[in-house]
Amino acid sequence: MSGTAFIVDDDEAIRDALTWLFKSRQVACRAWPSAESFLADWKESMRGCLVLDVRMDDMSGPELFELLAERGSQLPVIFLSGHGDIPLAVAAVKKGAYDFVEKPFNDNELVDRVIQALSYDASLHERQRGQATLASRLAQITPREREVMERILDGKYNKVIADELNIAMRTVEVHRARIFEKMGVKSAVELAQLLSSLK
Amino acid sequence: MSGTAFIVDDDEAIRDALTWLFKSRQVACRAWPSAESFLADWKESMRGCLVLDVRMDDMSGPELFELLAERGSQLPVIFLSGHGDIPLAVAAVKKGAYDFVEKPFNDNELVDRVIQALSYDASLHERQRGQATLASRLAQITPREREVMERILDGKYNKVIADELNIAMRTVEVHRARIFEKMGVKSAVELAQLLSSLK
DNA sequence: GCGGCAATTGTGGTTATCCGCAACACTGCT
DNA sequence: AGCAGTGTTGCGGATAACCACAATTGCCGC
Repeated sequence: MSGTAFIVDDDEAIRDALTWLFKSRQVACRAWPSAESFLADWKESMRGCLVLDVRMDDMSGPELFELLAERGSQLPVIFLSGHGDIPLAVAAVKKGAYDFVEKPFNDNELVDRVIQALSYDASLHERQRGQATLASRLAQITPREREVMERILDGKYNKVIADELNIAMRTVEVHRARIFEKMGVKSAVELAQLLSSLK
Repeated sequence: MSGTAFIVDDDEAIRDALTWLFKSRQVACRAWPSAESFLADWKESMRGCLVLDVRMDDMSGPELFELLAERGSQLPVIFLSGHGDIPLAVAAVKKGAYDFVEKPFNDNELVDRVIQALSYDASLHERQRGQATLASRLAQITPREREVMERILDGKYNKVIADELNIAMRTVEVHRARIFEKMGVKSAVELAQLLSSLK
């Protein structure tokens, strides 16, 4: 399996039990005793899923979840809750939590869901790679080229673009060619499709 | 408010209470005593939201929810549950339920959520209208034109398309022009953007 | 100041697209 | 048989896109 299960729970007994459980199923994992300590170690590049206790001292699970979301984390989160709070569970899932499991939980079921989440994160990672290369290509586009590009995507003729920007048609052609080159496409249609996946 | 709250509950007292509650807040509503009876009346064109009891005889709320989804309903669904079943709630929300409310519920809170759902459905309807006109335009495209269109969207030259389909370039040009006319665009770029919103 | 980069423009020629006009074959329906 | 719709093709010309070669201007950093 590609990712790691990140366990955050203030109960050492639970951390140990989960650690043992995951190891026994060949799922890599690592545990933290508090939301704050995990947040300190968190990095954008972490791949896997978060197994997060709802009720903890200081910062709660949902609070950590929101903080991570603000910082751009897309790590799938599985909440562990010990007190049947439906509004909390519904709110968490509506905000994008991957799953919500009641304690006491069935061991096998939990591991299965974690593995699902790891797989989900892996596919998410694939998508992000595509977006990243697209973004790096977009970053090479100069401001002037961007102006031309927008108009190309409106389906405007080079002549019209030239008029709007008060430049010669030849210049537009050059920009156009550079844009295609930098974006790795060879027609306006491909460019449109490439960018439509982002918007 | 544009839509109607569709109440499905086998408890007459609840149906009456909800009906009275919604009327008092100027929310149009209508009630059914069972999933089957609602299903019999359901039509694609119904706009509003579904307020659905989880536990009912014969067909349960979640079962009705899934059936409706299979039939293409996108009606937002608010579940009413009387027995704190977290896995059920989480499963429902993950499957796209709009909300999940525990009984006994706070009257104002429920109405607020219903109004939210009605508003959501209205915006959903807007989006669907765009998709509908697009679909009706696509329906006018003949099979042969569709073959040409796919290749246009691959950014291929008319000449290449002609070779692939073993027809003259002129024919491709004619198809191309018809496609643009029927789809209401005037360039391949616009066509690509129009269709990318669908895929 | 020199090199690099972005932006600009020109010339001239090749290739593609876009269109009006005209025509023919095939299918299905009346 | 006649009509409508679809698919097909040709001719010729107008318009636009694409491209290699060549060159100028202005800004920024070393």
